[in-house]
Amino acid sequence: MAVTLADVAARAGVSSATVSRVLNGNYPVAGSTRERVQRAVDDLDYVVNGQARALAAATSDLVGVLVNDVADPFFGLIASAVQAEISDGSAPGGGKLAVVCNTGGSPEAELTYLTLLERQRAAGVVITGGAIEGAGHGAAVAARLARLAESGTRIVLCGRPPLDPPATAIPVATVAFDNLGGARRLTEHLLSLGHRRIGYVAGPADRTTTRHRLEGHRAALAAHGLPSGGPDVERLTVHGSYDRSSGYDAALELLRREPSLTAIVAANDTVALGVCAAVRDRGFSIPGDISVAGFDDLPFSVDATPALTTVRIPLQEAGARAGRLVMGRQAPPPCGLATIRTELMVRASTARPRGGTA
Amino acid sequence: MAVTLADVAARAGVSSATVSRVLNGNYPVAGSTRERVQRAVDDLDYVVNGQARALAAATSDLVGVLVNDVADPFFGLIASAVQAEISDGSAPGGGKLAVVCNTGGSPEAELTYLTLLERQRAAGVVITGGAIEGAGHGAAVAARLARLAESGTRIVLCGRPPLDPPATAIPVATVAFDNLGGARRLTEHLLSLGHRRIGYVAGPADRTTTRHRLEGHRAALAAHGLPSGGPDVERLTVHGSYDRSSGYDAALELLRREPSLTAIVAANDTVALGVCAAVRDRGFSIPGDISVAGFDDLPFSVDATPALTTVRIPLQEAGARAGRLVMGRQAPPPCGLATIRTELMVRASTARPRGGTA
DNA sequence: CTGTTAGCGCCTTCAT
DNA sequence: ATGAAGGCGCTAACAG
Repeated sequence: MAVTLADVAARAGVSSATVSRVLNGNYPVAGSTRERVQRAVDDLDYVVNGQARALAAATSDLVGVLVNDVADPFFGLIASAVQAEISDGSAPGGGKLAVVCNTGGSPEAELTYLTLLERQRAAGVVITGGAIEGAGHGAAVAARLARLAESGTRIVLCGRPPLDPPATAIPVATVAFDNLGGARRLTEHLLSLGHRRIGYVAGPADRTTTRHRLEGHRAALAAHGLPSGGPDVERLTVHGSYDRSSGYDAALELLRREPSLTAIVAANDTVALGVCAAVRDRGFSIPGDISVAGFDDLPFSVDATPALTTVRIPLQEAGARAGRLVMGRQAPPPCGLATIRTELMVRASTARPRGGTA
Repeated sequence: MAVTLADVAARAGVSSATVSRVLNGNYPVAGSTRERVQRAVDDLDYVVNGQARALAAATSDLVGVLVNDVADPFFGLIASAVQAEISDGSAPGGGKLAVVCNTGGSPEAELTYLTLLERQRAAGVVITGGAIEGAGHGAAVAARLARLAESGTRIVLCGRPPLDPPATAIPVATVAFDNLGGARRLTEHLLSLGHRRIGYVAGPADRTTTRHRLEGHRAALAAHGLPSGGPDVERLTVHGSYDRSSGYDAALELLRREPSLTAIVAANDTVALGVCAAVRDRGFSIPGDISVAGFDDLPFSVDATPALTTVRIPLQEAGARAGRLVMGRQAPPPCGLATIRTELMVRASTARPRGGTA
C-alpha cells in the first residue's frame, strides 16, 4: 500500500494535521517541526493522494479542454496554450492538469464529456471551437454549463460565440474570434484584386464558425454591390467538413458548376490545401488561373506553394487568455466577452485574375 | 451543495448502498428497486462524485499522456489517438479521461508531471516521443515509473525505446518506432539516386530519436562504402531543435560549409520545411539543384511543394495501440516491445542530382 | 503552534 | 436482495 499522511506523521512524531499544514503551507508551523516533517516526507517518498485531498477540500486539480480533435493544429494550438497556462505551478491556484476531450464535433460527445467533467468536479472547463447550432443543442449545453457553474466550475468559451440570451445569466467568459470581420476583409481583398466570380467552400452547415465566415464573405459581396444571396450565389457555395479531402471535392464541384471561376475561398487552411490540390489537378495554376485563400493561418500555410493568403487568428494568445480566465488569474472582459481580432495575411496564392479589371 | 448518493437513496426510499450497487451494476439488485433508484437519479440530476468514488474504490478515471507539445502535429496525432481509444465508454474499464501534459522536452517537466499523475493515482500513463539521454535522467524517470507501476498504474512508452536494462523489471509496454531503419532506407534512396554529398539536419543531440535517425543515416552511408564518421561527415551534420526555423538556419549553415551539396536530409518534416525555405531563398530549386527529405510524414508533407519525400510513421495507429495497452485492453507484445515499421514515402522533393552518376 | 475531532461522498465487507 | 457500518486519505474547524 502507498504511504499515507498518517505514516509521515508517525515518522515525524507529529499529528497528521500538522503534516497537512506543512504540505499546504497555508498555516503557521514551527520551523523545526516543518523540517522534521519535510525529512519524513522525503524519507518515505510520500506523494499526497490528490483524490482524498480533493474530496476533503472540495477542490480539483483538473481543467477540462473540449476540442474537436487535438490532432487538428487549430485545436492543438489552442489546447497547447491552455495547458501551458494552467499548469504554471508558480501562479496562484496554479498547477492544474488539462483533461483534453476530443468531441469530434459531435453534440452528444460534447454533453457526455461535460458530464464526465462534472463527475470529476473539474475546477474549470474550456470549450473551444465553433458551436453546433440547432436542435436544442445550445440549450442542452447551457443547462449542463449552468450546473457546472453552480458547483463552482469556471467556464470559458474559446473560439465560439457567447451563450444564447436565455443562458446569459450563467457566468461564462468568452474569447470569441472575429470570424465575420476576417472573412469580410478576405473577400474584400479578392474583390479589390478584380475577382467577381468567387467560389466559396464552406464548413459544415450547422456550425457558428461556418456561418459567420460565410456571412462575412457575403457581406463583402454585398458591399461591392454584388448579389450576396439567391441561387446564383448559392451555386458558388459548397458545404463540406473541415478537412482536406472535403476541400478537394468541393473545389472540383465548384469548377464543374462554374468553369469561369477566378477565385476560391476556403473555410479554413486545411480545406484550402485540398482546394489547391484539386485546382492544380485540373490543370490550373495558382494564382495565375485561380486564386485560393484560406482561414486561420495555421503554421503550414506559409509553406504551402504558393504561400497561402489567409486570415490569421492568434490561436496561441487566445488559448493562453482562455487559460488565464479559467484559472481566475485574469479579470473577465467587460460583459464577459472579448473578441479576438483577426488579420488578413496576403501571400502568394491570390493575385489579379487574368484580364482582371481592377 | 450538490446532490449526493444519500439524497438519491432518501428519495428512492432505499439505502445508499443499494444506490451505489445500481449505479455500478456490479451486484444483483431487484428490478423494481433498480427502476425506482434510476428514477430518483434522473429526477435529481445526480452525478457521481468521481473523487469520492476513486478514493473509496481505489480506482482512477485518469490516464496521463506526456507529450513534448500537443500543438506539434507529431504529438497531436498520437495524443488524439490515445484519447479516442481510452475514452471509449463501451469497452471494459473504458471511459477514462486523458490528461495531456506538455513537457516541452524538459526532463524536469517530465518528472514533475509524473509526480502530478502519481498524485492523482492515474490509472495509466503514456509517455510519447524520444527520451532524453544522459545525466541520470533515464534513471530518474525509471524510478518514478517503478513507483507508479507498483501502485498499479499501467505504463506505456510510445515512440521511445524501452527502459534501460537496470529498469527492465518494471512492467512497461513499449511501442517503439523504427527510426533507425527508416532513416537508413531514406538515405539509401538518396544514395541510389546518385547523391554523394548529403547534408544532415539533426535534432537536439540528447534525444534518442535524434540519435537513432542519425545512426540510420550513417549506416546507409557506411553500407555504400562512404565514410560514416570523421570530421568530413561531422561537417555535413548540423544539430538544432525540431522546428522550422531551426531547419532554415541549419540549411544555410550546411550550404555555407559545403556549397556543392546535392541533398539535405532533415530530422523531421517540420524541419524539412525550414530547409526547403532556406534552399529556395538561396536561389536553389528543389529537387533540381538540391533534394530535400523529411521524416514522420505529417499530414502537411504531401501538400508541401514539391511534395516531401519522407518516412511515414503510422502515428495514429501507434497512438491507438498505446491507448489500448494502457487500458489493458490488448495483450502486451512479447517482451513488452512492439516496434512499429516505418515506410519510405518517395515524393517529388528528391530526384537525381544534376550530373548524377547513378 | 499543535493535536483532536469530524466529516468530504462513496464503496464494500458483513449481517440480515 | 437489501441495510448497517466502517473506512478510503485528507482537510478544516475547534480547542488548547
